Amino acid sequence: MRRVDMRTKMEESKRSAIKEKMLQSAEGIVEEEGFEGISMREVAKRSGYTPGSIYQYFENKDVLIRELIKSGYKRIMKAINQKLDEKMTIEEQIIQRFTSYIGAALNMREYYKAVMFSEDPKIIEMTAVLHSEESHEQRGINKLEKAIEKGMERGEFLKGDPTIIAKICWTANYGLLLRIIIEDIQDKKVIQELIQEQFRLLFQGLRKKEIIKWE
Amino acid sequence: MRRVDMRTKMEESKRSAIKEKMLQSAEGIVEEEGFEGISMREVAKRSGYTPGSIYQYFENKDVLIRELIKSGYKRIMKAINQKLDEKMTIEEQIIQRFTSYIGAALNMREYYKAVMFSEDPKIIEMTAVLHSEESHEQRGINKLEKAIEKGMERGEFLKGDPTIIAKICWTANYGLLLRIIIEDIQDKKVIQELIQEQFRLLFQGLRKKEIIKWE
Amino acid sequence: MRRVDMRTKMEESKRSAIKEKMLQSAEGIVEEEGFEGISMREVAKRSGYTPGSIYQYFENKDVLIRELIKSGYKRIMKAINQKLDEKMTIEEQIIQRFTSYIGAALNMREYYKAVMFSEDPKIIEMTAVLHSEESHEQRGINKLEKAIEKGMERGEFLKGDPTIIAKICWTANYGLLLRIIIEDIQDKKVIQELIQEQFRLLFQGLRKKEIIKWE
Amino acid sequence: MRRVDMRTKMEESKRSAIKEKMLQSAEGIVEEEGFEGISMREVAKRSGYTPGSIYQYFENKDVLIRELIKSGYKRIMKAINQKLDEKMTIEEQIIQRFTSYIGAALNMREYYKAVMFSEDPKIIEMTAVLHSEESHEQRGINKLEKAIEKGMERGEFLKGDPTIIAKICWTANYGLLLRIIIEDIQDKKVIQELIQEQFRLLFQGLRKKEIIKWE
DNA sequence: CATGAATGAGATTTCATTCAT
DNA sequence: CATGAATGAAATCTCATTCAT
Repeated sequence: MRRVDMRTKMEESKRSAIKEKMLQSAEGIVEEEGFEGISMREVAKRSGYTPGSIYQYFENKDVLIRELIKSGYKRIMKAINQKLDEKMTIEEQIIQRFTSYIGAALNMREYYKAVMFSEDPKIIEMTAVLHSEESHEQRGINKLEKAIEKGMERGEFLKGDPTIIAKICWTANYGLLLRIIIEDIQDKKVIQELIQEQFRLLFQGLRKKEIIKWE
Repeated sequence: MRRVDMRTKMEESKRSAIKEKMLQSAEGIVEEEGFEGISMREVAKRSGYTPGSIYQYFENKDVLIRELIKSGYKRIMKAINQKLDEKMTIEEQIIQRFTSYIGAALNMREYYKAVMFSEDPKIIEMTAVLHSEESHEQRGINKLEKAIEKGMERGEFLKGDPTIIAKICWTANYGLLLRIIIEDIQDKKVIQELIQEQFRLLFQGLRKKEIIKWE
Repeated sequence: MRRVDMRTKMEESKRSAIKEKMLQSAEGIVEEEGFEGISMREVAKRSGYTPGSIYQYFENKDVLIRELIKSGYKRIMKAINQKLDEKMTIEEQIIQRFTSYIGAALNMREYYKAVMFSEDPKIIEMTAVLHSEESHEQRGINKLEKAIEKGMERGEFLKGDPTIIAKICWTANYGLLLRIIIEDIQDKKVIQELIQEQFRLLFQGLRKKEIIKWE
Repeated sequence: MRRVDMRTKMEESKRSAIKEKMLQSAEGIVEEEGFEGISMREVAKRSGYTPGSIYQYFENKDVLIRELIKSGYKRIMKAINQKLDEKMTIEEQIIQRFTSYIGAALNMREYYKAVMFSEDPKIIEMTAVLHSEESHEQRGINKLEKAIEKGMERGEFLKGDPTIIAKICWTANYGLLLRIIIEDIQDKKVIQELIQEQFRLLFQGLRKKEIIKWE
């Protein structure tokens, strides 16, 4: 390893520290003033740099925003990548994962909204749920799918296509979260009730089934 | 009716024709460049007027956007205000209403997204689903609630709180629609499949019921 | 007198009634929002006409404003054209005239300020005080001059140039009024005290004269 | 002092040089077209910058105007903060101060008018004369008050309330100056005569004193 | 590498004025 | 004579981006 490489590497770590600082400043803006409040000026001011400096780290505003969204996405994902108690039923495991996910999302409302609403192709690549490309193994939706599959195998769940069922579960939860954020529901009890009811519906459904079965 | 009245009326209708033209120009922008592409300049250019002229018809940009969103909302609402076949089961009725709603939404994708994403208080007043104010009797969510209530009375559905269940059903569907739009899913077969699966999940749930275990 | 003349005359009186209405609307704006609040639009709205109509009566905005100021000036002048009690001393007469003038000015503060601050040559022609042209016999400053002259003749006042003394008295009072208006002094007691002190100073001066005389 | 400090200081001085340039451009506009001729565009054009650049130095137009007025006010104030000959009578001292003040004001006519006519609260705070807050010790009006007080103590002046008398003297002079400016009196002899007459009136008054009657 | 002044384009909005109806 | 839609110019202000230092 030549000296130049060393230097490059050290600078590289310093570089990303500065980038991180800038992204955090941007995040602060998002939470306070919403996503449209981001301006290069404001990011500069908050991070203690000057507008010109930002361009040393981000090619332009779009790139900055893209990275900002990416970092938010990663944080949400981290929330659901917890170890699960293997002794729980699949249903319980799914509920726990969703609960973590919901908690993370509601802790960064504006952010979640922005991430999950972005149409930037680079972002969609990460956040897409309905597309069937199996590229990103570690995405949340795949974990959900696996869990549902296992639930079917174990006889906990009705048989069906786990891929599509996972998508539906995910979008349902996504819709609820978004409305909570958009309508600015803050009352924790209300939120709790909504979420519980959602799980109930998801696992149990609306229809009174026994009757039908006995026919 | 005196002549003056006639003239007034004609002018009034001309006025709203022009407003309509401007709103349609704005709508065009939304569909092409998304909602943030709207600028008074661009609306003016597209509608063949000068920026100043727009202010003859809309007090300011906020008002224009609000009216734009309102008109989109009305179009969606019109779609679900159809007569229903009384002989259908409640489940079938609900599915039919949702299907109409989904069709309307997917016929004006950008628009739907904008309406359902707006945080303008005046718009939220129309679109809010989770807030419990019972003011707007004719809103879609209330119809859904009534239907679910009836389904419970008739013994079609499991007992529960129809208000909250309606909310969950609505947000689930909302989430699915939004992801279809954001991820730009165009394949009708795929969409169809997703929607059907959603209904199945909503009415039947994931969990294998006890009854089944007894078999 | 031919018929045409008749018609012209009648229309003429209607014309000036409408003009008056428009000017009054403008005056209302001045008092509420200050002189810069005047816009043709607003004048139109308040007078119940349309912007276009105003141009039937006033060539343009400048002309309207000029006439507006003129009408205000006339009102102030009317206030001082009262009959005076001939038995009063000249000093008393002057005080009475000034008091009327001050009262009128403070009843139309914004207006007075505008009139007395205008640099429009057409307005200056009316309001000028320092210019020595003796054109406008009926102007307030001339009355003041005459009174001072008479005061000197009667031995009430010290001898001097009544023309220039009148000017100084006038501008002194003008300065006080303007500051009261600009600094928005509303307390009547304070105003009263200032005015009285002004009269005392004007007639008596600062200097302790007897002492000096005896030396 | 480290190099960085040096650089900062130099840049700071460059900054204020540019601000100065912009303010001078604005001042030029005031002198040529009056105070309402100021527009950010015009200031930009005259100072050789673009409109946007001005916002690097002045938060907005109000701030620019405020600073413009302040700088004018300071210039006037500087004029009266001269040393006085202690051997002069109070009357002579007062006359000398007023004369300086008048000279400064007439050297920047449009400017003086603007400053003394501004209703911007921030400006009024500086220019207010009638308000009785004793906050700003160094304001011209306080010096005048002190002088009058001393004149009374020394027996030069008639007894009275020096505060209110100072106000009246000030507003009288203010009124004269303003009329000179508004009526655009340029003839120095005429001005001189007016000013002298004003002093005479101020110190001597109009009324023939009792003493004289005893003669 | 950082600075921050400067740019230039564009945003919203206001307004006097005109003119076909 | 009245209307009011339309204009066009101008105003203030914002912002991403560049570049000499």
